[in-house]
Amino acid sequence: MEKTVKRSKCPISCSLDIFGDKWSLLIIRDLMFFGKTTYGEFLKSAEGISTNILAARLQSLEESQLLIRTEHPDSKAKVLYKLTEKAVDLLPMIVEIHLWAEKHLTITPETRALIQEVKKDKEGFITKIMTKLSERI
Amino acid sequence: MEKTVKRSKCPISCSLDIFGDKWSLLIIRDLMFFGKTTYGEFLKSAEGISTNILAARLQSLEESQLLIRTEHPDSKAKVLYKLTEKAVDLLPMIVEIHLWAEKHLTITPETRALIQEVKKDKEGFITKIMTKLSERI
DNA sequence: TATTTGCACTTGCAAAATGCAAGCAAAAAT
DNA sequence: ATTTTTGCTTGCATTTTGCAAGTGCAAATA
Repeated sequence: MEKTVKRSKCPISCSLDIFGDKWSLLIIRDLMFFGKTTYGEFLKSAEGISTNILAARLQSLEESQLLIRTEHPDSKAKVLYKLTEKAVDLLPMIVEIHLWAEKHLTITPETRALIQEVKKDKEGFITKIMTKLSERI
Repeated sequence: MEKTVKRSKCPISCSLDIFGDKWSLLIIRDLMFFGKTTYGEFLKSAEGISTNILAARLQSLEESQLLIRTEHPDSKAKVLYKLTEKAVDLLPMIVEIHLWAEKHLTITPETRALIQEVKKDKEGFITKIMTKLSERI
C-alpha cells in the first residue's frame, strides 16, 4: 500500500503511480458512466475484481483524492463513493482511450456506435458528461 | 505473461489489459519524447526498471503490436525498437495525462512550461509530434 | 424481540508478478 | 586475443494479487 513512493518527477510516471494499474480506472469508469456508487455495485462489474483488491483500490483512490467516501442517503450500512473534481478531470483522457480502442481494438457494435457519437463532437460530449458529474460532487 | 486474457469487452478494460501497468507507457514515452530506441537506453530512465521486467514489457508490447524490434543500423549487437502507428496513436491520451498532471499534481517548472505550450495549441502539438514519429515508422 | 439477510469490508493462504543481483552469449572494440 | 558492450536470462526474495471464508454492524423479517 505504498502509493506514496514517486518513482520520478515525470508527469506520466507520477500519474501512473496514482492510477496506473489494472483496476483503478475501471472503478472510475463505473462511477463516471455506469452510475455505480457502492462497494457492492463495483464488485458486480464484468471484470470481476476481488473483494480485498477492491477495498485496497478504493482506499488508495481516496488517499489520492480521486474519490471520497460519504454517507449513503438510503442506509447507514452503505457507503456512497463519489468522484472528486480531480477524478472528473480524467474524462478527456478516458475519452481518448475510447477513441484509441475504437481504432485499434475489437469493440462491440454497441460500444462502437457510442464512440462514433463521441467522435462527432468530442468537446461537446466531454462538456456534457463533466457538467452532469460536477452536479453530483 | 498472460497478456491474452481479456477481462471483459469494455474498451477501457481491454486497453488496460494492454498497457495498464506501471511500465509500458513509460517505455512508449521514452520512444515518443526522448528519442530512446534501445534496451540500454530504456534501462537508464529515471524510474529504474529492472532488466527482467524491461525484457518482459518489451516482449508484451511487441506482442500487442505497440512496438517492433528491428535491426540497428549501427551494430548487430543492438536492437532498435520502433513505435508502431498503434502506439503513436496513443499520443492524444498521453497529452491528456500531461494536462491532467499539470492541473492536479506537483510538476517541475520546466515540465509545466512545456505543458503550457501544449495547451496553447493542443491539436497543433499532437499533429507535429505524430508527423515526426510517423516519418520514423 | 429474535433471527436472518445485506453490506462493506478483513483475514489467511496460494499463486503470480516484481525487484535485485548475478550470469551469459554474441558482437564490437581494443 | 582479450576486454567491453549489448541485450538479454536465471535464481531467489519480496510484494502484489486472487480466491475463499469469515466478521461486525445495520436493516429487514418473523
